[in-house]
Amino acid sequence: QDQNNVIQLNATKAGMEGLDVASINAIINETSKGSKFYEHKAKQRKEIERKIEEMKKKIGTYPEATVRLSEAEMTKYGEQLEISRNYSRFIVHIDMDAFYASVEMRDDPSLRDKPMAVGSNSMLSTSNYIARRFGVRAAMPGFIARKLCPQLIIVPCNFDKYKAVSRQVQNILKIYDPDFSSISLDEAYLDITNYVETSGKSPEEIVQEMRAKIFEETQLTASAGIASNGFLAKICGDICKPNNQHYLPKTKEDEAKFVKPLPIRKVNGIGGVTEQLLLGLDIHTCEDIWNKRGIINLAFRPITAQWLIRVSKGYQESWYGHDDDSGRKSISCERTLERGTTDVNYMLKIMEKLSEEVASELKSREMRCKSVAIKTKTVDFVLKTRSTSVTNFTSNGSEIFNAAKGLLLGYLQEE
DNA sequence: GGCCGTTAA
DNA sequence: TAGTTTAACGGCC
Repeated sequence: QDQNNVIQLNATKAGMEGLDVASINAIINETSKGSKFYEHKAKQRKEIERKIEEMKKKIGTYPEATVRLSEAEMTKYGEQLEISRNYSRFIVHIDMDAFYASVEMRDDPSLRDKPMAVGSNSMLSTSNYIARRFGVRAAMPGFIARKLCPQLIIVPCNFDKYKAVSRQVQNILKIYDPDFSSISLDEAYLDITNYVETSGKSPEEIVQEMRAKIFEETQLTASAGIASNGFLAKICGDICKPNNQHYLPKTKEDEAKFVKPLPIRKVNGIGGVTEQLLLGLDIHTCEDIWNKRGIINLAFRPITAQWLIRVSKGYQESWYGHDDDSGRKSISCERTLERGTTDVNYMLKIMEKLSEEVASELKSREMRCKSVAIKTKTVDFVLKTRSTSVTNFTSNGSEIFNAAKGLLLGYLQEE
């Protein structure tokens, strides 16, 4: 019914359960129609549809025996997973509820009973739970949000404030796991196994205490999930939000029962495109992934297929993110210029500033770079990157700018 | 090594 | 009228 709407609201976020997505999509698309952004989305959509058809066609060419063999291979992979499965850790995913919005509501009580969001007319970072009932969410432009909710109050970002609160929260987290891994200002993974052992308290008690301390210190609520791995912990926290926690017992049976009915979109790493591809194979839940493992193994590359199998079993360890810069691979900054900017000298001026910013970030971390890349976006939202290696490692702003300038001029030269 | 697409917050 | 920013990863050539 909603299929002909080019732009689709992602309503998988906490607080958006049971929304009339079709009506919301109608408003979003009505507002967007005729814009370059809409045209771009339409193109993307077509491309995904093409991909789905291509994939289905490919699958159809495989003989039955091939599918059976492929399934047997994945079955074996699944069995090996079960053998190596590790139930020894207590992993916690903790996430501040509607973080930026909650900070603003805390500091201005008049906002507390009103739909509000943090960001600008062009882009929102977060919305409070009242606004979510209107379909207003993060990553939505403010002007679209106002169509969905005319009473919406939009508060500008106070980034430094959120950073300070984040530091307060992290100081609490490190009591429980000094090596916790922060994903962003409002989200972190902890391994509390050692703390469970040394304190003699239960994981649930510990997380209660952690959240209480956060509230005491910041007047803000957090939600948390506790499970045998980060993948499950994150979903546990997500489904019980806000101001709540969920513990998933560490048994094969409990985890299977939890993971099987999950819609694929709840999986970290499955976004809009992969969701469409999987739906094209009639895969809606994590259980479907396992049941269709033979086809998945034929439709995707081995790395992706195996990842999906691990997901379907609820056994996915890794998350990336860091509390220091040890694993960092790139540093960048970017700026969107006013629509229709054509003045090359102006672009170069901006690029020089960006180069200096990157250089100063590098210096402050005592790092140097070997590769310089630029990213461009045209008025019709076409993104391109151009990159080059520099001869010597550098953290010098003008050296970086020189490389970037060459790339930009080269790009503008292309026809 | 260079570029694209996907994802996430 | 208007649609961000930063970072990582896999696929492909």
